[in-house]
Amino acid sequence: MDYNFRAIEAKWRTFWQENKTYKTEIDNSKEKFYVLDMFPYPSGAGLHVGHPLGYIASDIYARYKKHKGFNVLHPMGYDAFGLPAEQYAIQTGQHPAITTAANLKRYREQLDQIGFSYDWDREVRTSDPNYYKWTQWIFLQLFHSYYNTELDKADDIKNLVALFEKEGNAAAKAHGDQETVFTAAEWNAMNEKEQQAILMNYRLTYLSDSFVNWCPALGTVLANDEIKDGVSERGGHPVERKKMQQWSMRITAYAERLLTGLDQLDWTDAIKEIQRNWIGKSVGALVSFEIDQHKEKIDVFTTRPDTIFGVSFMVIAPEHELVNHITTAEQKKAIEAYQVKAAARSERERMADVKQVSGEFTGAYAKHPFSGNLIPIWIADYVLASYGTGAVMAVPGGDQRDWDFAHKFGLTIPVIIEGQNISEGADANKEGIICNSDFLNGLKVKDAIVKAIEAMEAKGIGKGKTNYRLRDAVFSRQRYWGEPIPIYYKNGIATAMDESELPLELPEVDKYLPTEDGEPPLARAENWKTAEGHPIETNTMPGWAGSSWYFARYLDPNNTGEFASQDALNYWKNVDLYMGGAEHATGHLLYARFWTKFLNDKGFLPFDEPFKKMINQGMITGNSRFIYRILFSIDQSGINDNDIIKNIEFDGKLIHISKEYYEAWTNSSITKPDEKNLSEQLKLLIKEHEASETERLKAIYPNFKGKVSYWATPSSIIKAQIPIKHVDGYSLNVEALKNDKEFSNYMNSTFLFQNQFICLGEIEKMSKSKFNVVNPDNIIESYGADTLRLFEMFLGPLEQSKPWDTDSIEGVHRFLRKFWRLFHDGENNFSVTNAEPTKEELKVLHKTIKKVEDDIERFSFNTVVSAFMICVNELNDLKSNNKTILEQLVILITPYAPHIAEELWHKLGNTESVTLQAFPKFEAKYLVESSHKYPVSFNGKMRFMLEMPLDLSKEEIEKTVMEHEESQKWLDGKTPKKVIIVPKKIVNIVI
RNA sequence: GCGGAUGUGGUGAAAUUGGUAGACACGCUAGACUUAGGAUCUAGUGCCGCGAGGCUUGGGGGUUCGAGUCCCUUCAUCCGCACCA
Repeated sequence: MDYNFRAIEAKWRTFWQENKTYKTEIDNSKEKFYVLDMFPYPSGAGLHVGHPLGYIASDIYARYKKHKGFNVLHPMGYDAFGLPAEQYAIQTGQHPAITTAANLKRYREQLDQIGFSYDWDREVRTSDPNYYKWTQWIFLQLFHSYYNTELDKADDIKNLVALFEKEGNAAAKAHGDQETVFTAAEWNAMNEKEQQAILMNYRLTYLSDSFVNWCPALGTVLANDEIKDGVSERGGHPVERKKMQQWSMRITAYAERLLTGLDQLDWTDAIKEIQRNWIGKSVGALVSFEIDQHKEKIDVFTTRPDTIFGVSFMVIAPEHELVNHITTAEQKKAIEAYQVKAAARSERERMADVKQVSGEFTGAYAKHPFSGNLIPIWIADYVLASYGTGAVMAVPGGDQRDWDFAHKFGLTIPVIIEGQNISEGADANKEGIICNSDFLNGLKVKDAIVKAIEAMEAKGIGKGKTNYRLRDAVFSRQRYWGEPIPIYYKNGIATAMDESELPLELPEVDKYLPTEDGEPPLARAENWKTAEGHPIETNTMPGWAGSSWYFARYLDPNNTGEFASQDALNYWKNVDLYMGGAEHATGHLLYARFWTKFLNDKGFLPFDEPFKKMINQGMITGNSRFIYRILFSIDQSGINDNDIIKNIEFDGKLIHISKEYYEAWTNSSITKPDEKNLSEQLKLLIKEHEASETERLKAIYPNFKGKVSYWATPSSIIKAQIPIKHVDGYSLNVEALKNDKEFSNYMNSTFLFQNQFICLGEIEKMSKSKFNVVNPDNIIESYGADTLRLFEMFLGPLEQSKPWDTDSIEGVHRFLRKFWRLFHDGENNFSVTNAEPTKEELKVLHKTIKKVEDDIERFSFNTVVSAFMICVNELNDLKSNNKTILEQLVILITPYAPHIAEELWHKLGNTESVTLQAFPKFEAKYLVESSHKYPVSFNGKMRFMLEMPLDLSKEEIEKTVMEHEESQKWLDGKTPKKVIIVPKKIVNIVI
């Protein structure tokens, strides 16, 4: 073999490792550059081809910056705590630490194969006690802090306590949930428990009640995406909205700074926009409504206080704390039924489903703050308890959801904007003139908002307020595999551990499940108490805790005295280029910004944004394969007992049909199997199945009088996802699937097909659960890491998502071999010439230097690969093997294909690593042209090319063009109306 | 529902500031070399048309000498939505 990539890549990987080529130290003589990848969660499936996309791009950039003379920090580590390892532990009993260690080992092997320039001496793992010691330490800092709204930064909670002792909380400038006011005397009279409860309303991490998706059967809280159709994805158990005491992070204190800080960041507008929407700043008013015959009030936030006279009813969330209190006896039953129904629906469903309007009247009335009219109070699930105050003043004239609601329940829809037509729907127009609104009549919306707020403030019933959609982040997890929270309970009071007790290490437990009483797994740990015998917090931290500050740990990863030294922090500072997926827009990227701002407030970090520039690599989508499964139904006419239907489970005799059968079926209007077009074989199969299932049911349920039958339409055929590994193209290897132990339900399945079983193909997210993951290992085995690196970049623009398709990988591999052959003769002997490079050779080289440099700078990695290909093709055409040219070219290609570059660099007679060489200097003088080939257009359509010297004046160009015989042909005797000449660009003649 | 993207040949794509649409590859067709080819090389390849030529960047409209690029409108697909990380 001419280009022996296996030998070359193995050789240089060892060389780099032994020589610590990628080791990085502080070097004050050089400018720093910090390139960071979002670190991976090491899943059991290993690295798939989507991961390296971003890693390769950032590695190219890091290597490029190093060639450009920067001191580049480029570390890697692992987000090693997480749910999948815990799930696996629950299923197998294996400790998540063991699973995680095994996964890490595999990730490392895979990463090493690709030839990244990581400084592995800086690796971090969030599950390592030496690491999470500092995650816990940050938690304690947050616990000991509150947000001082006067200084507009975090401050020591002791300062707040001192203030309370002196003057109470009336004048306290602090962000918090404390609603009642107390004097210094009252504060000082409180016992410790009462004082601590009040401080919880100010601490930046605090205990409070939050709503969660509680699954009683699993004894745990579920994420939205673990819930499908209102039941748990695992096991199908019911899930309810439940209030639980949880740790939260007071990120809302930072809402405004998180919002304005975005302006300084070099991120895509899309991500910034997502964060702005997430923070959701809206300016409006908080209005209090009195409740008739009750002393409580309902607060609502509105962005349109000008519409106050358009309010004809109120809607509060079914979970609102006042619902049970104000509901009248007559309405009690209906309200309770509705609450149960609403609790069973996920927030997502409630938000998405606007077509089905539902709600229930509480029987209570609120008093309109200006008119005093009684307005009915309803509950409805389109109002979410967790958003705003959990209550809205309904203005059906101006809000479509309110309009739908009023329309359905026959509530009045007042007109409050002149000329408004609201017979068919609400009118949210903000341009009109207010009417039917007492003192607001005749005003424009903008002015009415101001006046309404003034009136509310004067009357003491409301005030102007800025609201944020952002909610405090729930921080407790009822899980095992996460950081323990360094809190213990002294007589029921949550108390911070001392820093000297960190790390609080994760204890051993007998099982990774919640206890029988529904307590988190840590409650199973023996002696989970402090030395004094106080119980320790049993919740753990969420996955995002460790990843909210890891970028800082890389700067000084082995420091035991502090999370990073000031020297390291001041030299490396924040991340200059952050590479990762856009899917973290509202999670990790917001939390990391929040912690950074906090640590900056406290003087621990010398910067207040973690990631200066960010590039979001697009997803590599996978190829999924599906087969069609026929669903059988039961003819219900013969059944009296509903329970039978619920309890019936069909046995393993699934029927699967290939694509052509499916299409034969759906393309006809046939709904019964006994009609034409369906093969006799399928008809027979279905009949047989009907009969055997009917017999089986009769045997199990003696009073079953019906039969299993096929009344089905094509919609009762479902798509079943099958692993791509058993499919060649679209043709399924039926035997392999049947024999796959992971898919035992296919063992007795019937497959109906002609010649070969054709599957349906779809492009979707590459994920283990979709069985469509492709690992990079076999690509590297067949083509080498350099080919993989070039190929992943060649696929298309980095930021766009694209399907994984290896068809064109040959072309990239062929390019590397062509590149190799530039340095070798026909017998694969190394052969270059020391002659002076020719003008043409220099032109090719410098054209390429410019293109490569410009494109890497603008993160257009795919076009660089094309530029290399063009360069090699052109040198090939010139039969060039000039050493001077090739030496420069080798450096140029090093960031993309470091192994082959290192090999050729050494063959050229060099001994130092190519990765340490200076980037070739572009010199414009080699590209100077004396003439330009002008495209000549008539009426904007290009007709012919004409080469003309660059020093011609516009007049001379026009003259030359008009005299040309092609021009005469297209002019066809007419006189041009206009001639447009753009020097060095185009000529356009308008006829 | 809200929010964010993306639509260009048979395929992945290029066109950086409004200036030659389809670079570079894959695939395909024909040929050369070869015992052989899933190696290598040469030529061709957006669509329609014998040709002159016409058409072409999801659809429709607009601005402009000139639009893939700017504006309006519409359709389709993908992604995220607070406990997956």
